[in-house]
Amino acid sequence: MTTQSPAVSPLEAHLGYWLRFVSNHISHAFSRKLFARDVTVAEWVFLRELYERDAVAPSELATRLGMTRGAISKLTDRLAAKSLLERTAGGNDRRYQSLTLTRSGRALVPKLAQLADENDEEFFGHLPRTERRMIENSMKEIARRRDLKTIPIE
Amino acid sequence: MTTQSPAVSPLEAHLGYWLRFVSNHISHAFSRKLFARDVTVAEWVFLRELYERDAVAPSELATRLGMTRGAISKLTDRLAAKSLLERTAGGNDRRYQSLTLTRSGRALVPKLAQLADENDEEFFGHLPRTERRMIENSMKEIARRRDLKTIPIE
DNA sequence: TATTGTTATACTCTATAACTATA
DNA sequence: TATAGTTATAGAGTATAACAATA
Repeated sequence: MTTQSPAVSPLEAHLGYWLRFVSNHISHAFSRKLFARDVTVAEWVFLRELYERDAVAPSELATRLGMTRGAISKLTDRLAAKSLLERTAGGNDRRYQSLTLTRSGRALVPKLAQLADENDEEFFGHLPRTERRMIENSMKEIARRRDLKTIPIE
Repeated sequence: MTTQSPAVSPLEAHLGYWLRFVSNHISHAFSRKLFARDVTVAEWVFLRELYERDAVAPSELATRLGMTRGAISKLTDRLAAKSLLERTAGGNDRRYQSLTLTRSGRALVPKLAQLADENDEEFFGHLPRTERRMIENSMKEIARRRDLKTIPIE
């Protein structure tokens, strides 16, 4: 040993380490799949949200996704440049915009969702259903206890 | 409903979603704790690795942490500027450097490790030991099956 | 020629804050 | 004055690639 050191818990002693380890690999694998469709993970979450509830104002999306309005603005630029969504002037209050998926944007989401399904299956498909459900319930319980709200992007 | 759409699996249908959701919150909580010590998560992993095996070459660290040599170089700059580590000219092969923790760097690591312990306890402390071990084993099994190697930073 | 470490560039995300148009 | 959206700036990551020094 080169230096005398007090005992310190190793990185691998933490459950958070293992969660992050696996979670990051899953996200990267997913982002590689999305790359073939020229979409980032943040863009996927954005598109999926618009698919669910169309004609949303940027500020509402910012709240829902836990991002700043500036970040939403930049994401909107990129997605509009790819012709996946459109900005529309709002209704009565002319400060508000309305974000809507284009036809091609709407057509893309189910394909991306399938990539998400495949990715999940790749990593968890071998686990027994009960074990998967147990892990999912543990995560939901942590989210509930700590009152976690915003959707994770990274 | 504003638009007719084919059924698409929601984000929350994926176990990967919940893992990322919780994992990102855990990391952010940890990074807020580290912030009080003026250290980022990437710097923590870096310091923890040097604590374990001192006098490592940057290129070896890059391999071990799954980062590029450029990224290691930048991190080394920052940590050296904080006087937490030192670059030393190598031995026979003068291309190699040797990275070593300073006295203050070595003194800091146990304090950061305690923050990591506290963070893990905050999020998982309420779970029964058997459940914690089960999740940890599931994650390790996924890492083993998929041959995952690099340490996660984000 | 190959390798080590540095540097430059570009990209995606983060955050804060200034700015405009509108209410 | 407050709010919606844009823009600018800075920082922490990622990646690729060029480069000097050394082997």
